[in-house]
Amino acid sequence: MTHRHAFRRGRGARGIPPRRINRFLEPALLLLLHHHAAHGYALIEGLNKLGLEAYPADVSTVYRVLYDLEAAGMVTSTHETEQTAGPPRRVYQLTEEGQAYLASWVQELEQTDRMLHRFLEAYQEHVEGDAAHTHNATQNVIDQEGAQ
Amino acid sequence: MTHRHAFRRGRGARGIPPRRINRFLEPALLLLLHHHAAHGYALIEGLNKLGLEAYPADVSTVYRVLYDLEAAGMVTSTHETEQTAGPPRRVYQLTEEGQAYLASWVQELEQTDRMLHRFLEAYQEHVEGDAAHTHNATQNVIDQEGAQ
DNA sequence: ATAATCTATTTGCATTATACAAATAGACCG
DNA sequence: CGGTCTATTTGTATAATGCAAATAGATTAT
Repeated sequence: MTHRHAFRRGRGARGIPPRRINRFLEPALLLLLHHHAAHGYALIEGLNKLGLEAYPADVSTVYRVLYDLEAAGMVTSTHETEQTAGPPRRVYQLTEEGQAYLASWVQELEQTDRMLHRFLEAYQEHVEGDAAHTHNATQNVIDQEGAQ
Repeated sequence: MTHRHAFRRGRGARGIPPRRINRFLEPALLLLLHHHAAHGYALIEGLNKLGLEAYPADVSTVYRVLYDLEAAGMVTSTHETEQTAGPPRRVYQLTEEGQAYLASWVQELEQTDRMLHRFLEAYQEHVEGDAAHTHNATQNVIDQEGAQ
């Protein structure tokens, strides 16, 4: 069997609310870096201020995304020279290419947003706009007919 | 190295626009089944009518999601008795539990929607609302200061 | 001095989500 | 009988991502 285990809560890409958009951390970090350069630890806190409190970010994921963004030339990094209360910070800086990439992300997310709205509207029209029918005794019959 | 290959286009959960919400196919199929019972092949076409044309569904994914939903008791299935122009169809029917599950999905998606809006608004305010600063020569200095 | 603690980054690993491809299968048509 | 259409199923590769722990420097308390 090649099936996923339905509704299982293990590790990995799990479905904890709110439902995530794939790789959303990427544009979120890029936007924060558009404000100003920053190191990973600060970015993790910055995510909350972006209004993503309900979207707790995993540290390892953040650092890996930053690593990948750098490998792709979307950001550059330098080790901070001044003393810190810990190991040297790696400060990330958005590149021109990264800005363009963020813009393309936004365009795609606007599409995602429209799609989400169509779905939610369809739900409200069909389900909430017709609350009675949910427990209507004839529903099963209608459904059978609908199956063509 | 445990790093992803950035921006690679192989198989798997890839980033093709519009950016997907994790497991979005699940609520989409549940909503279609709320309209009326249907078999997999018809549901694939139904997704387009839901306004998800830009969200082409992979057949195997659809069937696997249906299988998992049944295993979880969210839908039931029966083999269609009447003759078809192919192998017997498996017709899926939404259960009461499935309806409740769809409702919980919608609540989570509304959260996702709010989060997406906060992000898009933040982008517009910061980036589009201040187009000049993108190519401002002093930007790098400001960024450095911002890195605390 | 050294153990605990904080800040900060990195690495290992397990698991889910999902796309591409092909196999399977019944019915019908030429 | 081979091709084609409808329809479902299975194999497989890989990306995305969370949990946990290792690493490490600096500061503070014992």
